Amino acid sequence: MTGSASPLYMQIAARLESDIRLGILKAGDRVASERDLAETMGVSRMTARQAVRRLVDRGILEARAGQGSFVGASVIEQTLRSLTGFTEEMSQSGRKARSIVVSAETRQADAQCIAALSLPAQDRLVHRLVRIRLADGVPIARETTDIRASVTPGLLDLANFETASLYETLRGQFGLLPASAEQSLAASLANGEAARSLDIVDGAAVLKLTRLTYDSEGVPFEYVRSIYRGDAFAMRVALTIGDEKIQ
Amino acid sequence: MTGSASPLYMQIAARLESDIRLGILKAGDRVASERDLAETMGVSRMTARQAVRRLVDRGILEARAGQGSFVGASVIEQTLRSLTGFTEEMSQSGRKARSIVVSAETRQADAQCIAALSLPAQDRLVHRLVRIRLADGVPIARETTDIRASVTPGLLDLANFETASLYETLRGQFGLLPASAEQSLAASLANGEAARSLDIVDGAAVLKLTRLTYDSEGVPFEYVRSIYRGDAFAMRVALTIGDEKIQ
DNA sequence: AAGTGGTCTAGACCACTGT
DNA sequence: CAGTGGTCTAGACCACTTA
Repeated sequence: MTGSASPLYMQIAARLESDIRLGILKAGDRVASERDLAETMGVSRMTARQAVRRLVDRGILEARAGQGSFVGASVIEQTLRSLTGFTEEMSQSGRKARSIVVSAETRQADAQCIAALSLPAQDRLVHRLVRIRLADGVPIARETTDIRASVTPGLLDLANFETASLYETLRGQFGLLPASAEQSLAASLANGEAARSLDIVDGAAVLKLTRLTYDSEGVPFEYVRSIYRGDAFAMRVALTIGDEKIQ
Repeated sequence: MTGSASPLYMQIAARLESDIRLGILKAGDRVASERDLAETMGVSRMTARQAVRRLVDRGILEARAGQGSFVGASVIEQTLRSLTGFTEEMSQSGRKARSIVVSAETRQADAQCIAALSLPAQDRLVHRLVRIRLADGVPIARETTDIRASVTPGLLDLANFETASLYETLRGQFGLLPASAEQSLAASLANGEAARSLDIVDGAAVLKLTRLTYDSEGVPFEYVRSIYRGDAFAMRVALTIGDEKIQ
């Protein structure tokens, strides 16, 4: 195949996902059956099935026994907004974004990051950027961003991330675009370090956000862990159902 | 095997899950390897693996290559990809949803609700349902739901919302479908009443969720305010770019 | 009847982790 | 080194849907 290191089923999933994103496959369309997929890609059915399952798990496809697998109709719309970074988000809502870089280093990924990004043993260097995020001068969040170093060589020297947008830099310098993401939110209490960084008392309410960002081929390249001040931040999500034949 | 109708891998997953719930396996413990599991249960490794994978997908187990699979810290993850209610969400992740109805009454909407639903002066009656939400018997959230009474006459007498799904009832009895929603999440601290309802200490972390639900014609019909236990609940959001040309 | 996804088998090789 | 999860094969039977 492409000589790439990624497993066959991921390559197949990426290909399907790309077809969907390019509009070759549209919402509601049936994709090739697992058996067809296996034959045309030259793999066993189980491998083709694993590719399909990956997309079903992510809500991109919908499998119906006896019928086939279809491009999901009821996917969240919106979110170009949420798929932008903090800088873009703030400027859209008329606030001035600024960051204080706490640290910027290239290092070995920690266990959580390895698991999230599915990093193979020979590719575990990440650029870690720890920033305090400010909106109009008020600290809002403490954000730890890990980005695969192998796909973004020299990233940390390319811009001053006190003011520059990370996503802007990734796009401009590496052609790297966030295509999809999975985000997880949970409430928690500020511990010592986070509390100091955000200028809040110990035990104050904070929002913990974890985000895994995928490129256009479905490969995760960024893992973000953030702590937002509970009193200064609310996350808004807009949900839309594309097709309403849900029974 | 037992002659049961459910697939083998589900039976095995249920057994593992039961061991965790009974405390035989605790957070951080290693579970039997896939090969051991296959042998002791008399199935192939792929089947045992599928059982483990099911639990990994649900966040109950955590797999570490080269080491084994471990019991994870149990946090309920709600997926925001579909516009479903609590009952559907829980049953999809294999948990038993139940509710305790704290109150069910038809009343004048409060100011916040009037603003959210854009209620005109002559149409301000709402059905208010206050429920404690339980997953597998554990209280997870306290939810206050206001629904426009004018479009759902007699709603509160149509079903027992201790067990019935509200959305199911709206769909079946009134043909009312949630077509889109706006949801807002913020971190906060439990106050007296919420803390008692959820069986947590005062000052514990909670997730405040506000949701405005629209019907297929874009008219808001439901306003929900919820308080989720921060230690037992995480919200997951899948983000995708809608229609973007990625070069 | 033909095709589909769902399940299942009995093997295999790999890269990785511990000792 | 032996053990682990991750991947992959080449088959198989089932229940289901559509025609």
